[in-house]
Amino acid sequence: MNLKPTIADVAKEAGVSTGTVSRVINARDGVKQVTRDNVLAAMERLNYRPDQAARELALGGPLRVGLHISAATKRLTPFFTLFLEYLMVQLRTDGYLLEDIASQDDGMPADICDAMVLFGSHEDDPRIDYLLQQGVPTVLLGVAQGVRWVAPDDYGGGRLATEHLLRLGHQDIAHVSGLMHAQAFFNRYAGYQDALRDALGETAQPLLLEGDTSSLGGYRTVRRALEAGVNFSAVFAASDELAVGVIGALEDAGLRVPTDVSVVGFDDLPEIGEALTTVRQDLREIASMTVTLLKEALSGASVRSQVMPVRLIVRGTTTRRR
Amino acid sequence: MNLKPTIADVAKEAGVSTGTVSRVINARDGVKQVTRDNVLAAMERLNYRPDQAARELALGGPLRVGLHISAATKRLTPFFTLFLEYLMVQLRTDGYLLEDIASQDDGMPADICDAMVLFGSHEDDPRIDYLLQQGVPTVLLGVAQGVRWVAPDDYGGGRLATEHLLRLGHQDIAHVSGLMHAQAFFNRYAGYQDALRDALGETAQPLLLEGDTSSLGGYRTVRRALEAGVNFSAVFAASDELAVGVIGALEDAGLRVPTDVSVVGFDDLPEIGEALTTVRQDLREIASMTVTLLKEALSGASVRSQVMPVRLIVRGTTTRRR
DNA sequence: ACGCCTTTTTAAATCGTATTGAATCACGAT
DNA sequence: ATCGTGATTCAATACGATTTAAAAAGGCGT
Repeated sequence: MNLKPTIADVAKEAGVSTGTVSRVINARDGVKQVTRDNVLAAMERLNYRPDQAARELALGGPLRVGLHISAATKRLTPFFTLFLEYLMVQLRTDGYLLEDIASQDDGMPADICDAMVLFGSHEDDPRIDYLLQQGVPTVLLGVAQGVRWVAPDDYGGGRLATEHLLRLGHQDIAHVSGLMHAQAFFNRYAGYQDALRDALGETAQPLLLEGDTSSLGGYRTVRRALEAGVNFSAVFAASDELAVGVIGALEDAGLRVPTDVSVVGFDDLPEIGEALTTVRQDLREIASMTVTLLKEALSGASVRSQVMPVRLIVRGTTTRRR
Repeated sequence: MNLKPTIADVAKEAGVSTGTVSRVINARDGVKQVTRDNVLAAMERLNYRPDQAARELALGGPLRVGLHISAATKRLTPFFTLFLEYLMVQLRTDGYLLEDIASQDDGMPADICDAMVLFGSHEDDPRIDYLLQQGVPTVLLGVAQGVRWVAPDDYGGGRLATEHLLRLGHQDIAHVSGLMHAQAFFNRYAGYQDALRDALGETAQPLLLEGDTSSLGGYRTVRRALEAGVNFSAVFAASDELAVGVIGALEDAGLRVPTDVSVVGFDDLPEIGEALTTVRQDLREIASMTVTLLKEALSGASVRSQVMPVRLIVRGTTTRRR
């Protein structure tokens, strides 16, 4: 058994020549539909994956995918790190090269690659028009009109977390979040608000504690709230990092988690609060979908976007209200 | 002018065949010294860099470099993130593929690549013997005997930071650090101690505040110390992250930085405390040296290791003692 | 059925490097 | 001077995919 099927194997299997197979792989036209199907079937049968090195050599270089991060977004967060790692791996297996693109003075990407991924975008991100105008295949992390994007179900996640706490009998539920201009945080907050209203009626007042987007930020926000006498029996933190700080502040104030206060996070990062009840977003899946949409964009398919599902992971930081 | 000189160009320039040039590049023997020198000179003249795609194709796959992180080391820190990014870029330009290796139950790397990089090692890391026994080219981040390693000058950095504060007239200098079992922290602490002793004599008592290795950890450590009435006019934090927390705690206690308390960090991470006086370690250089040693290891050169210099960057968080 | 034009397919050339079996060289021994 | 021997070097080929020029197939009108 040969370890790696080559394009020639596929060609033989399908009864055509290598050139035809290549056309099929690269979605070029000039191949009859029935032939294309044959070839695709053969590829499937042999579990064929094109060799990236050979592809690069023939093409005279890899396809460069540029990652551009808006100036407002902090880069060195655990969440971003992990996503970047998954994205790199995913791109690499498809033979693309991920490049980190700096910003010009006007905030636009300084370099334009064969395709672009935009991180940390808001509603009317000017980068979108800029890139669309240049005709560059682009995928966005976050939601926007007229462009391919992928985003976790932040709103749904916010609801999940809040409904979980409500089911446990909590009514005074605080929401600790980062700066609200970030789309993700805004939507998680919206989910929280709606869940609250649906359960408790219009009288329910949301309790938003806004601060720095870091464990330290979460800590200081909650500490300040406690010192101000704010009252709550549960916290929905908009990220795991924030949750770590929240728990620290509660402990320092002599409150037990979850006995006195329940805490839910968001993200489900590994190696952060191993026992944290949280809303998991599958970063690997998100990275994978990003690449899928990127490839669609490169092959000129029609625009589509995708909301990635999240799910509640119940662990040890939430319990029924005393 | 042709954009990319190929091996054939070099061969023509040196008046030999491509095969000979290839032998020179890959440091295989069977090339006369004078010929080798000629070829090297020609490569230099043309500024030749082998094409990685072609190399991979001919070799039947990229050389895989495995990165293994000891279980004790937290991975998702900004420092680690940045280093990883630089290492990936550096490896990629030399045609190597960086892989993230998981741990077995016994803490040994689960997969062994063509070469290995070890992160987060201590004095007698069992992984070293394990890998040396298998004959795998290995480079360590940190110091150890009988293996290639690269490490920043943690001790010297500790001295630099402390001496800077001493020069500014401070005498009660606290050192906020992470868990001391990490080699880097231990050495920074040693540098701090020695600088203190050299300046103030044996009477000088080091003031070590140990806690969690994060901004939150730094915050809580300092807050607790202040509440306990510990007295100091300056802080040397063992990392920029810690320093962020330190500054937060000081501010929350009504102390001004640097007017009331001076703070020095370590690392010089971008996008962290833009005005922080700190000890810079050049992560890009460290990553680059790691790859250099890796290549030496792969070509079977004799073992050598390298301490990377650090330097003090004076910005706005330190001032003369009132 | 034939020629003509368009669509589909093929075979061969190409990308840049590594390897290998053959050819060449240097040099001392006969 | 010739030969043998080991050390160097060369020329040719492989690696796996893309691309192009040419050939084959298909469709249409007359």
